[in-house]
Amino acid sequence: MQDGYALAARSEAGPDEDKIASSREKGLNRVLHILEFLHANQRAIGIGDLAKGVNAPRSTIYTLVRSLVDAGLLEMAGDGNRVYFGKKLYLYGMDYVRGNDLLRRGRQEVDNLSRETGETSELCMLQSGRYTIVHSSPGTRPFRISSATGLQIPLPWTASGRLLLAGFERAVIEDMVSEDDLVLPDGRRLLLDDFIEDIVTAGAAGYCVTSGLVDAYTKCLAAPVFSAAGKVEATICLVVPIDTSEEKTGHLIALLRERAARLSISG
Amino acid sequence: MQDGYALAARSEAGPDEDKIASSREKGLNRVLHILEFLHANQRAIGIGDLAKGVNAPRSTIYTLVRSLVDAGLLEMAGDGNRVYFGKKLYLYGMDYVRGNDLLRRGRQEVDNLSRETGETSELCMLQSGRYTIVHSSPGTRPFRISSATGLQIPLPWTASGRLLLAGFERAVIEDMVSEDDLVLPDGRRLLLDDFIEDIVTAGAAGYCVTSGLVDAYTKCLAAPVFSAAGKVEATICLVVPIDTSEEKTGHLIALLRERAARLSISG
DNA sequence: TACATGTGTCTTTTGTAAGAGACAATCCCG
DNA sequence: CGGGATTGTCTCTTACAAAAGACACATGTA
Repeated sequence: MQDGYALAARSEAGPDEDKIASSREKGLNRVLHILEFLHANQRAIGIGDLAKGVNAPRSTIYTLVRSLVDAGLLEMAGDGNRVYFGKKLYLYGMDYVRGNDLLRRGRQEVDNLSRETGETSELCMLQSGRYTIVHSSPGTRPFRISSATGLQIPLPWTASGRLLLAGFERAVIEDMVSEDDLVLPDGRRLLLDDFIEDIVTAGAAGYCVTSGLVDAYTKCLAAPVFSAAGKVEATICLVVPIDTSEEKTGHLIALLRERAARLSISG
Repeated sequence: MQDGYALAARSEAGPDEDKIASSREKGLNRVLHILEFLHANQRAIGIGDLAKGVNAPRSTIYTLVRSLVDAGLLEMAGDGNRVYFGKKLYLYGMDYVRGNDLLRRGRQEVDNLSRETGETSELCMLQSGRYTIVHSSPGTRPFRISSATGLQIPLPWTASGRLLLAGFERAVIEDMVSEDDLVLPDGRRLLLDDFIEDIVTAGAAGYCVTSGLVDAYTKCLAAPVFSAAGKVEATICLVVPIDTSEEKTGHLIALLRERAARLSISG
């Protein structure tokens, strides 16, 4: 709660579609909600609060949490009656990284980029229909943009979002993007048609730049990483001050595109 | 299956205690088994094989896998009908790292150690009563010992195992260590009493060295990391050639202990 | 002292999820 | 080709997990 994770609140809606976790929910779904809730809050939560947070009976959450703690997916946090993610989840996550060439190489490339350019660099992917920062490397500027790996942001707010949706049917895009997503943080409202046009041009150009969308001080440069099948599987992007010169921006875009292309060459 | 992950087979027994996943199992338990099974096999598995692997009805596994894939905990692997860990698990894993000072700093320290010494270095913890390599950094030797993060090895096979069990009741230790665990890879058999004596001396000394236990060519040096409460929460260890000189070994142990002590100072 | 709020563990009840099995559609190998 | 194995989807039944709710025990606070 300390430092403004306001965006995280966006990812509140649980799995599936149904917002209200009604009565007599399947145990597994409860668990999925619990995990999502912990992820959204980014800190250990008391079991009572957890029950409230996922809107489930206390007794149920007690039994489920016990199972999860026994299994190591959750751990009791320091003071005793709070839970948070456990070692097992970390291990499974590492398994995922190991089995996923793109992620492994992408993380490295992003780290390199931020070291070389000094700017914040991110690896982004679609995660069940939402834009997700999969890995980010802070850069060297004094006020670093919060490096919230796993943060989910509405697709229309970002340059990467435009690239990730390239090649999708209009209907699919409409489905992924809610009305709320089209409202920018500063209150401005995008038109769906404009957004879809952006997507088409971004896809054709092979890169995308957005200025002052998420906040007024930054520009976002992004380049697509393609899968073997030719689909956009991820993007790498740089977050730079909005007043970065045309020339430098052009240079960075070229760099970004080169690195993205290298990532696209599947191992 | 390609490169000898023979040890991984050790971690076969699922959660709880019961080896045989009998009929009418709780859905959540099935899921826990699925995750464990994937972790043990370290590769994408077909749904049919998965059902066989966790000894569950096909129809059940189909529905569970669908839920898990929808939730992003699992992903369909390349060719279409195999599943493996998904991005969500990676994100949760990163949340764990972020929320866990010891792990975050420990990983760094281990990376430093292996860079400085050129030897394989590992961060180890108890994970639901089993010894687990939480992070490892390969070192620069020609034949690198497999850097299998998440690998679980019987406690008696390792130096770290002796340190991690320091301070536990005899009964607890007996409970954690199965008969099989006392049989070394080369067929030799440890006596439980000898092992417990090792634990006591290791705990008193503040470090532990084992020679030729897991394999005939390596020595394992380990030092304990303490929690604020004074319990051994983790170990860092170095894997060096068994013929490393007394002098160098002593030097490395001193280094290891210093770093471990530094990690013990809670942030 | 009474009164509210939170926690952890029970027992009982009942709605439903896990399981058995049947099905068509592929796949694969002799 | 042809038959045995595998895959993905369906339906129906009942065993059992999720929920309700009562309990005992802490807290804090008027």
